[in-house]
Amino acid sequence: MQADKKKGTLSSRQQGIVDFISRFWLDKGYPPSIRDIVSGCGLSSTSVADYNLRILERKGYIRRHREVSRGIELPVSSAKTGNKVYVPLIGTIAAGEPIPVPDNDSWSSRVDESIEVTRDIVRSREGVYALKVKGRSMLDALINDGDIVLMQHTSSVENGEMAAVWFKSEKEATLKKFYAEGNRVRLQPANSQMQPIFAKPENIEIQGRVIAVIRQLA
Amino acid sequence: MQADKKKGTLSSRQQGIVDFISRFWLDKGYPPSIRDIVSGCGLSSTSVADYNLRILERKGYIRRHREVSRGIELPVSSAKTGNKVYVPLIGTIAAGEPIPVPDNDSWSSRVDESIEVTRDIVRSREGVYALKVKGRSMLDALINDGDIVLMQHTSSVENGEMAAVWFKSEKEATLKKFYAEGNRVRLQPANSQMQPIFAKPENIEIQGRVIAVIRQLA
DNA sequence: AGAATGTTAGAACTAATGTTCTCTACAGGC
DNA sequence: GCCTGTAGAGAACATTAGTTCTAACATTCT
Repeated sequence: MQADKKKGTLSSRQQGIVDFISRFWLDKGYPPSIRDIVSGCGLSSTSVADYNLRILERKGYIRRHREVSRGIELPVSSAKTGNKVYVPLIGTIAAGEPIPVPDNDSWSSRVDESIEVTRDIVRSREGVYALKVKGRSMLDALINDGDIVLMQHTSSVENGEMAAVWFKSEKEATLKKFYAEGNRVRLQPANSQMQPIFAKPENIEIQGRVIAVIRQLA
Repeated sequence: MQADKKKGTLSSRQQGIVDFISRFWLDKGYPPSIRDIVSGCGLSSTSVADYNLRILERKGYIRRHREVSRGIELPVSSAKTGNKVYVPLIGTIAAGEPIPVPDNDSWSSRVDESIEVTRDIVRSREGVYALKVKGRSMLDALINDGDIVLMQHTSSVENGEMAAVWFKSEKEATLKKFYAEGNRVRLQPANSQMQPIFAKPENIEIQGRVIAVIRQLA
């Protein structure tokens, strides 16, 4: 059982070490020392651990801080808190109700609660908030009652993006894919089997861009 | 500037230490040593740090692992990895393909990548994995091409739960709401406007329960 | 087979790091 | 004034933990 030489793959021993670091991490709350790895992975010597850690570092699976006790990071993996973001859940979206648009000041005051998401979903965007979907009026956008949509506040969107659109005259908001077409706007349900609707630009207002949908079932 | 004697409050020095640990944590990815705290907080001696750390530990602001280098946890604070879970993304699900069921051994070897989710989604469930949805065959379950479904491996589900169902004779997998009805099984699309389908229990196999759907749009 | 390379063992060495002991300073109560 | 509890300074000490060196063994290539 030898290590794969291919760039991205790891020998079973190296894979075991990465797994162990990860588990140790979650379990103890701090990184393992080399000797922890030795005993945890059944290695015979610290030099074996060091040898394999060097390889893991070279391949980018871990980052080491030399001369620092337990100075092992898992860049991809669990280590950092920095990967988590709190997104304020500021209300619900439902046909017939305006979307509560967050302004920067009263932002926190009107937060019902906040949801945690990992940073890879939000990325580095500003002005991200969450809405809970009420009712089934967005079924054609593949969004059901109770889903949570992560929104980014913006007043303009690119063609093809899913946006929260406010119809001024009807006083209704829905989520649709947005396409500007000359002097009209085409709003396409995400479900391609359904027909698009058209609107005049004067009658609509973009309230935000949908960046993710989270549906929790159980 | 004296320390507050009240149970829950901290002297400014102690508050500074907690803040520093937290910042160090986020910055470096591993806990600070006592000497890091000394220099980071402008203390004059390791004994001062130790003295205050003991107090912080007594008050529950940190947890220490004695005799272990950098063995400091921040239980309350954001620091811990514990709120985040790595879910292995073990493949795709598409009509006509078997769902790759993870067994505990080969688990790690077949992981394409893993996705981060916060623990409140996964809760404390075991055997959670993620699948990327390929194709539009699950549209009636409000799940589109490219969505990620979080699954929990199980062979039986409660009535009404969304489950990954494998049709033995058709060799197809889909996601449907599951209802056992006497000697037949009703499989209801999540979109209630669509008609349910019925199947014989012998012809289906439950491959897992859907616990969340994540759709990333931008 | 022989050389080159990858991997493992063991042990010694050194740096990093937690612990502890003594001394000093200060404030409040008797 | 004297005692006691809190807080801090400094240094010595003991462990923990990272590094490195050498030898051995396996695999692959020539």
